[in-house]
Amino acid sequence: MKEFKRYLITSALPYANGPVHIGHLAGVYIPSDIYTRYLRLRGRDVISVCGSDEHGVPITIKARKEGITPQQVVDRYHEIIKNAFAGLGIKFDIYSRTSSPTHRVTASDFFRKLYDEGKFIEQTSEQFYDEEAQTFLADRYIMGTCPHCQNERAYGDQCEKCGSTLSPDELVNPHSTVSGAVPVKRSTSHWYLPLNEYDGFLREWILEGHKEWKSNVYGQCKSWLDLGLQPRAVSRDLDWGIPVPVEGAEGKVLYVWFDAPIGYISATKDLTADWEKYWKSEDTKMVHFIGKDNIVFHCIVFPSMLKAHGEYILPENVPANEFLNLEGDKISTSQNWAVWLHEYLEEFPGKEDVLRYVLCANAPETKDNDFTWKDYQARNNNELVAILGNFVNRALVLTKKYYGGVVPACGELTDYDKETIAELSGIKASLEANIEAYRFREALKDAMNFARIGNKYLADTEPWKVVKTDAERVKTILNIALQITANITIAIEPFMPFSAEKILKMLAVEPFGWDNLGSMSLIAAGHTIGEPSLLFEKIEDDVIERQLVKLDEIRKARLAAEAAQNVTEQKAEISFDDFQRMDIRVSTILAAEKVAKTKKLLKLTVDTGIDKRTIVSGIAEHFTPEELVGRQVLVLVNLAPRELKGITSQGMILMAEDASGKLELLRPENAVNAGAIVG
RNA sequence: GGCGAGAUAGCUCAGCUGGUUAGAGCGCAUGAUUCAUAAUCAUGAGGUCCCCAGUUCAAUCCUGGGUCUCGCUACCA
Repeated sequence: MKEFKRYLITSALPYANGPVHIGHLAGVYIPSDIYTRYLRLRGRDVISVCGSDEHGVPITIKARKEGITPQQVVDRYHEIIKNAFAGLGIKFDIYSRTSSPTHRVTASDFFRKLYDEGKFIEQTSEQFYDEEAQTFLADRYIMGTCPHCQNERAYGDQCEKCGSTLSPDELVNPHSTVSGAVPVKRSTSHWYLPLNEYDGFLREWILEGHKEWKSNVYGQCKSWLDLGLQPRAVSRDLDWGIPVPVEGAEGKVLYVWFDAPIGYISATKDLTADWEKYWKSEDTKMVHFIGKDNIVFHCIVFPSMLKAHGEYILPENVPANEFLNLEGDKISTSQNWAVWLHEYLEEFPGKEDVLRYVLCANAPETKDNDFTWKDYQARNNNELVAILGNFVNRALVLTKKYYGGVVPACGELTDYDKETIAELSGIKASLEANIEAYRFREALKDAMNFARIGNKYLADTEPWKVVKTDAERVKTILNIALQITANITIAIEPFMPFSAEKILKMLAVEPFGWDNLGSMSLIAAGHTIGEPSLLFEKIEDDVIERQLVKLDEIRKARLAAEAAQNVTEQKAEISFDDFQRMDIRVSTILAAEKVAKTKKLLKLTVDTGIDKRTIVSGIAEHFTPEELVGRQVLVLVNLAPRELKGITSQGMILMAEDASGKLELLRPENAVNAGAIVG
């Protein structure tokens, strides 16, 4: 195994168009903070850098919507994010920002060097342009009617209603979401990093050299490489960002994905004049903490950039996590479906460590996970309060009670004492191995085991009984209990720094270094401890209930908003004759089966009263065949037959669709004979 | 459609290169205990390791096929 002299830890730069939520924390910042704190405690040479990612189109759009400048947008969120991190004890050595002067120079120079060395290719292409807002438009900022399902709110890259992948050319009535103007095509030239030229290097470096990376990361990289890499644009037509440092490139800026990772370098520069030591020495271990959405940029694109530049080291590992869901649904900034860190800190003062604990214990390390408030409550009450808080309290209260707070001397150890002590030092090794392998969930369990063993030790040695018969023995027992408590402050510091500090204060001692973990002589006999107080408090049902109500309201608001958005205008007037031409009948579903190799289609046999016929309907995602058989439905029977997947569909089942896309069958309130005419 | 990741106790997850009575925490049951925030400690119940085939003396683990979830990708509609 390679020996490293120093560590450079980077955490994904939060995008400054919104605050940070629990998904970001569980996926990126808590793991990176644990890792960094651990290394600091061990006395390693480590720096942790992060900062706000402040460029890109979404920020300019947000600014335009709110009638403020992009700078004002990023200033606002930079402050919120920075303070929220600090509030939760996420301790970066520097929290910088990509709108800083240092970054502008660094990113600019980086680009220029690659440009001068001919590492880019220049290409001209036709892009959509919004003449009113005077800006080029990314596909997702063009909206129009979907050619497949007539949804009027389809995006230029995809229709969210029917799932079709689209290009802006296909949209009917396309318009810019920025100004509402009709986009026009305009030709523009950009620089591209020919990733395809780095295929060989990436294959060797990742597929051969880093088989130890997490399976989700390794698999995703392999998938990308096997698909074949394409040149990737590194510039954009935009007025917000770092100007492309080339003559004749007015109105062009570095693409945000190009400039953002360079932010790690500029942050390091802002932190220390010695920054090159961290970025350019082979004996530095660089680790990128990111979420799974960022894998390709940190494993493929950024390393290719670094390689192209030539002076920089590559990451040693990229322990990307999966995603955290909230109460069963995907976290979404735009839908406001999240627990926001800055709100949590306000609503739960003093409970920073509870959130850190829960998010670490339930971190999506191998697959997507779910955060629920009930789980939050259970972990607080059953684990933090009952196991950790309780043990610390027992040890301190007993010391207070029997010795007035003066630490008793340790006498002769029994075999059981020795076993307990041996067990503790065993955990240390496991804890270290787990953290260094980025298995923070397991590591946290190890840390908690100190308290578990402590509880067991007290239960087995029963000092409250022994005190009546053998006062000397009790001194040893409590000395050991206090030493375990002191050990806990070390073991939990990376995970729960606030609590570690609180215990240190109660013990009235200074912080210990990691190497002391396992030692039974951390607190000297005769030392007077401070006042014990509760480490954690129980969280009652009403507190959880309030959070659930809050989420429920967000859910309702979202549905209402969607409904309002989806109310389409009344269609053009028709005559009574037009209406009369439609023949709608109550029909009974006789049989239903899924059409092979399709996701949505069901083949139904219905009795229309006129005949028994086959209808193919795209409702398989909403109904199972079993629940449909025997039900009465309304069928438009004189619709022209249509071939779907080789089956002729003779009619259409009428449905109501709500704002969320959920389908409801329409049927008579009371059963009527098949063939009954609707009209 | 192609690819990647996941599917193991009620819940959240471990199980490294095939051989274990398949584990942990929480929850649940029973008992012990009372120093401690009714906290703790012990014991126990609970699993066709997603399904079907195959390779093997032996498969949760390997191979093939399938199902479901999440994600990436692709101008399939």
